[in-house]
Amino acid sequence: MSRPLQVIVQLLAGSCRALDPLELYELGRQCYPRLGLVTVYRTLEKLEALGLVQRVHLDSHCNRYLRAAQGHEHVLICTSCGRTVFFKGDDLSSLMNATARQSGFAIHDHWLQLFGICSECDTEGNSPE
Amino acid sequence: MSRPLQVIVQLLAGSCRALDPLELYELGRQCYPRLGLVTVYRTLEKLEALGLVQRVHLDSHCNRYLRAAQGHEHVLICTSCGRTVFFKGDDLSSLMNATARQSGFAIHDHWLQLFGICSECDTEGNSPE
DNA sequence: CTCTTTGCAAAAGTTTTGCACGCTC
DNA sequence: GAGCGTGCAAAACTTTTGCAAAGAG
Repeated sequence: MSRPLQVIVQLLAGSCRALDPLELYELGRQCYPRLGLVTVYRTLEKLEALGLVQRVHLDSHCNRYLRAAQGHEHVLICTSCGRTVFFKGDDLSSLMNATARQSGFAIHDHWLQLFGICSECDTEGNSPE
Repeated sequence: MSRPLQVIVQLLAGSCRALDPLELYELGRQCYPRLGLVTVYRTLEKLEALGLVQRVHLDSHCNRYLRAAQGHEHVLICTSCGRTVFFKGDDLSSLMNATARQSGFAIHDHWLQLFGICSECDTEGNSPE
């Protein structure tokens, strides 16, 4: 396992919010100055293909990465500070079945994100962006 | 109401799948050759701000636009042909409440997309991308 | 006639590619 | 030592900005 890979994985594992390639590049260079931005892109691509990492999509910014959800986990994102939390939301199957029946689609995937204000930001009186 | 606006709205209203700025530009030029790509971007931005149009996010390609969902509608997308269908999925409130309780977040928004194969593509024996 | 929208050109970002070097194993 | 992973430079895209001209009301 190469140094750049280590650095990037560690950053993603240690962050409580999703990071974009440029952030990973800049943070990564703090502990490994030779790191290249291209490597960040290529590493994210591989980690995503392996299912270890996933993107977080906001109305703008669809290039931030996070540890991948496992099983029926989904992501909850604080729109104030960016903090992300996983939660379990298993009971979508009835909705998916009903929708499949009505639409005639064979549904093979679903994708749920929740947005909110985390308790810390709420205490500080911040408002959503 | 200007001609470019008309053209773009008509294309979006008449399409059964989400279109990206370049597609809108090229399709739009077929009936209004003076249309500029910048205008497409600016028009989409306005329509989105007005809540008339929304983006569809796939793992890649987060820049395709569609008529906005109304009320508790969500989008179902065929991963083979791109066809999009709206469906009603109102019963997420209990999940959102439970998640809010567990996480301490004040949840203010949610976002659900389903992926599948539509009946036409299924008949043709196409497989998901 | 006034104000907004448009189109062009160019700038600013972001992501991808080509290639030689260096590092794992 | 072989082969994959890396870094740099540059190319390819995508999206945004500035500005003068045209169009809508």
